[in-house]
Amino acid sequence: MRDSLTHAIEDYLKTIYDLSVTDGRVSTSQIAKVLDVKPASVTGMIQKLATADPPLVEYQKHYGVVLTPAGEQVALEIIRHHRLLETFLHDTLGFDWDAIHDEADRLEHVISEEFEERIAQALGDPTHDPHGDPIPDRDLRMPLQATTCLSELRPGQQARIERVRNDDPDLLRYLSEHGLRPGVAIQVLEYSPFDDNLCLQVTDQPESIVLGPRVTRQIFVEANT
Amino acid sequence: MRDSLTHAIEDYLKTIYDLSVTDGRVSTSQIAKVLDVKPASVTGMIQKLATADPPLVEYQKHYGVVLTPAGEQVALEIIRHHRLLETFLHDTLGFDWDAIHDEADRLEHVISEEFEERIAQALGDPTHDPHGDPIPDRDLRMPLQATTCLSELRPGQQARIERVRNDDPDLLRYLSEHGLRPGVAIQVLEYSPFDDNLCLQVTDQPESIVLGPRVTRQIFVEANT
DNA sequence: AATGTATTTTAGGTAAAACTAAATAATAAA
DNA sequence: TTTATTATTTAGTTTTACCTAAAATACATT
Repeated sequence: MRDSLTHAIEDYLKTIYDLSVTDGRVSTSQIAKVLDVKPASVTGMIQKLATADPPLVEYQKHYGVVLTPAGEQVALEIIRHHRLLETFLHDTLGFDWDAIHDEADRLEHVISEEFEERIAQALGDPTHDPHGDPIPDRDLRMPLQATTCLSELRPGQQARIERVRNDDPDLLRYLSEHGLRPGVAIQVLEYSPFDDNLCLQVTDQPESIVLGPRVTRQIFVEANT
Repeated sequence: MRDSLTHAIEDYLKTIYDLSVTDGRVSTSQIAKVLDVKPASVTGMIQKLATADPPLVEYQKHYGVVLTPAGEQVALEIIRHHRLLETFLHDTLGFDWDAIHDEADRLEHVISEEFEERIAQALGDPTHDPHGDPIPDRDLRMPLQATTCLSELRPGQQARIERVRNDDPDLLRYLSEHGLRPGVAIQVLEYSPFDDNLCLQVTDQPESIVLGPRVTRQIFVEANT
């Protein structure tokens, strides 16, 4: 049964999982936007997922979908594949952190459970990938994740970057060129209330950098109170 | 263009390459047997490959196909992927040698050039995979390969196993349980002319093992004259 | 020339996943 | 409440990428 799932189905489930973390019930058009297909196509796929055996989503017309336990299992399995692969590509094979997403997106659908298990062990069962995204454990439980958003910080506050929730290679390259990566300590220098820009500095580094809210809302931190 | 090739096309090209190494021009039914499809399906695919731009095979009705240089490039690229992956799975991740073929068969179609390059370097540019199959180098040139077949040896002769040209997990497990793997020194004890069985022994090991011609014809060796 | 074998053609089928266009339902505004 | 806007669904079509059965044809050999 697990093998009868197509790549497209796995991608839909993964997307629904991601969206439902923040938004609860997920709408057709949200999914359509992320997967870059027409809403009508999403409705078609959703109906397929809802009538699968076992059902992978719970679907109410006009009110979007929620994953069933079975659907969530599949989504978490794929997410575990994806994030373990990203970690492996980065830590073991030396890929840059902006190059791992696309590669993992292709590999995640074809690796066996044995492959998954062996890289997990080789990496020492990591709990987070190079972007700071949490990796579900063997039993598909999600580790706790940073909940404070960089956009909430104000001048004077210090924090450690925990997670960059974005896969755009250009943004990732830009951030790491300025030393902004998970694990790095930062402090906020200025805040512009009109555009929500933050000016910040990597602790003990001379340069400062200004980031807009579209970026700072994607970065999660552990604040030093 | 390279990306527009489907997995099926890549599998056909790989198969044609393998068959043409021993048989020159390759017939429709040979391909059908290996890929487990009907001959009619092969004709269809061959015509597609022959009319591709650039053409990937040179096709003459009723006389089978030969790869064009472009087709051979693709085949060698996939074979390089496959054999590098097998080596990586075995040497780096610790897969048993009978478990690597199926995994590599799925991965070979989706890894990037960067992935290929990085595992090649991590492995030190290997020239042969765990079965002793030659790995095309970066410029897709095939290394020399052992040419003496184990089935040609006779009692008294000694040799080193170079290659096991077979992917059946059961056979591979059977062979390695008896110590028969590439690199191992053996000597032939007996030969039965009626059934072409060979009785042989791993040098300095007590046990002996009898192998039939269907097996010994798949094993290539370097004879100690 | 006849026969058996291999190959090709034809015509058609399937499966997955996408699309368009029109209809409908839900939501927000007047 | 009526209307307008937006979102969603339905229904039917299209595309892609294969595969197959059956009939027709070509080849090789006697």
